[in-house]
Amino acid sequence: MAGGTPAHPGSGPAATLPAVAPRPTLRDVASAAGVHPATASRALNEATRDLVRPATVAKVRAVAKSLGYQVNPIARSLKTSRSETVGVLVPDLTNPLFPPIVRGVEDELGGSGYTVLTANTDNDPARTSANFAAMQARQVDGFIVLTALLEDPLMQDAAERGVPMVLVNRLTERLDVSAVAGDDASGIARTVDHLVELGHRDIAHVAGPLTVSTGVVRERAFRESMRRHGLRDDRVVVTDVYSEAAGRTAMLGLLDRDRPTAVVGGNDLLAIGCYDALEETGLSCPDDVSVTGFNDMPLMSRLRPPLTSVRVPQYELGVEAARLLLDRLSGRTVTPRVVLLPVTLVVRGSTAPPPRVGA
Amino acid sequence: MAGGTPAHPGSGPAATLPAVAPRPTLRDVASAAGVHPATASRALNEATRDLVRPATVAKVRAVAKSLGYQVNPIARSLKTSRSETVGVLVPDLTNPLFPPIVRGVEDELGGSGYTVLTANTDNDPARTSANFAAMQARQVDGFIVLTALLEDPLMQDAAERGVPMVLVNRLTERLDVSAVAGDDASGIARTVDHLVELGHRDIAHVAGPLTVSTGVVRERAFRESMRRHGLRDDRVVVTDVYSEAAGRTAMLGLLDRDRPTAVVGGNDLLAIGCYDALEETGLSCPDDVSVTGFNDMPLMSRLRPPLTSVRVPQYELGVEAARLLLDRLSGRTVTPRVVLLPVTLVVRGSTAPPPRVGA
DNA sequence: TTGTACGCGTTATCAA
DNA sequence: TTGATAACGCGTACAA
Repeated sequence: MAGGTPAHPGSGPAATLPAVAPRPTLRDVASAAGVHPATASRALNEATRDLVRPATVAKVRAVAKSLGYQVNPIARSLKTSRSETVGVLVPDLTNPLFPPIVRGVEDELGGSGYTVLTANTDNDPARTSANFAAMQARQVDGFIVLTALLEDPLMQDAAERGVPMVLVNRLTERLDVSAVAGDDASGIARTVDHLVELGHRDIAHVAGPLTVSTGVVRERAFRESMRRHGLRDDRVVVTDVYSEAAGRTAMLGLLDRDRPTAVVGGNDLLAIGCYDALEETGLSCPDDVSVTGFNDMPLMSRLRPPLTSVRVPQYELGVEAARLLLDRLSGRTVTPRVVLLPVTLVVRGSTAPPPRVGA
Repeated sequence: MAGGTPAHPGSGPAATLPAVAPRPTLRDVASAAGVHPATASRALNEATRDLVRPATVAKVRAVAKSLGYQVNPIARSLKTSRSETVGVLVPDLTNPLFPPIVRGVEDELGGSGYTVLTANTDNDPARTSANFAAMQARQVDGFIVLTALLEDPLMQDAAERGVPMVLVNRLTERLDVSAVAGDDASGIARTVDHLVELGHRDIAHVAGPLTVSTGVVRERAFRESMRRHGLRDDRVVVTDVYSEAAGRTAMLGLLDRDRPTAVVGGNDLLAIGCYDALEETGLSCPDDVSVTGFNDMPLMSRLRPPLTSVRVPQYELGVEAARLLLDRLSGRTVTPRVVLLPVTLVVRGSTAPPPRVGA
């Protein structure tokens, strides 16, 4: 309705568009079916239809169908203070890591009639709070949180108040909420095993930020795996952000001192940064240094050399998160659960036996 | 609220959680400020605040802030029959092409207080219709459509009825709606120019599906560009889907007959498929055949060889689409506009002069 | 400039 | 089994 405030339908000049037929309301259905609106409501609602005589149900539903009636979710939400809507907080949709997860969430929730609200937080506290609040205002029934920042007071508070919430890829001991993540520790362990089997002894780790749980978990797993093999566990460089630039810088630092024969990247981007550093230094991967990644993003098999990485079932992560939330929303489950999905090491061309000593 | 229906606040046993403080309503603010709810409403609303004495406005706003009042968008929507919500229909969030666009849309709309509903259609008619209907039911104020299928009867109908709608990357002559896209024709023209400058004369095109506008536009632009250079314009293979597999198959077909010295891919995935075909056939890119892509997806610079491709300003596409929609929603603009954003050819290692004849 | 009164479309509660 | 009534929280003609 561009501009203008038509006083009454049809009162304008004939030039106006063929007056958009206003959607029929519950009352329209009710009167057309010769019943009270309340009865129509009950007949139309799955949960209450057995309060109504089957014949009436049939009639109401028939009329509703013929009129093309659809409930107005807004009005319903106002009354029920639920919205059949779920908020998804994602740091940045542009990061290839997240779309599959979000897609999984949408597919699973959509199947149950839920609609998904997405917002990008950039891991920025202000944006996180603002989006979270906006979603709460819209009466979302629950949250799926991919965002790293668990410190957000609003979220903390909401979690404690029992707002349904599932964390993805972000574990936390402090919050008593459900979470789903890939089994990062095992992914790192397998990576280290693989490198050791190839003959590597001097293995370093370019770790992600220790402010997020993936960074912490993977770093800890690296150290443990190395110790398990009786190897030095202290060759770790911690970055402050998962990015190619950070990976490059970290790798250059490693190459400066006595260089390792293999590097376990905290994720694929860091690994790509390692590629850059090696290329700049005139070293070859995997001939001089083996490199591994984590997540196995799209196109990792197309890099030169193809990147050995840990494949995380991202789509399934999203699906599983949605399931946990649905369980919670339906009241079936109340106690938080933590689900770890298995990961697999995908071996490609970036890992090879270490160069022969003195060669 | 797990179970339980507290009759009155505080009536339950002390065991219940510290009674979630119910969000303050307009009435709470009003009574705390000593004014009538209607006055509070006017004071809080930008559009009506000048109907209220400045002092009163100040008081109300102060009280609202101190109480942490936020309007209930649901109640407002019920009254205004707008939802401050926009639906985004995207084929598949998992396709690297789309996240930047969606991100742009969200950033721009979010800045104006709109919330974004996303749904994946997989370019499937049924899913498209279903999602479109669901969003309409939720009273979205408008749509941003990245989906290829323009034949959807619901969408056609909605467009004709004047439902605010902006198409991204999908042009159409049949529908009178706003659209924004990259200037594909010029992108292809520049690509062909580049190849001709390198010395290529025998250039083929692996075209995307002609059921979507990008496929059509790029194919047409290819032919025109070739004719402009006085070259054969009929070396075109049309694929039925934008995928690596389709690109590979198409390329194998081209190599079967007398092979071209350069191939213009309909998009990056098709180009990658061409890489595959060349590798299988023992040919080298760019030594034997040059290859180009379209879109310049992330990591294209990391392929071997790095892919020459046309960079499309995807994020800006999303931003611009959101702007068009906002203009429409605010009633500022009523006539549909079509915006073409400039694209740039990014030359990388996959294009080189053609092999010397008889070499 | 502010207050009154009503309705947006639905569902919950009570009464019949 | 159904009907009547109120209420969710807000915006807005209209009256004061």
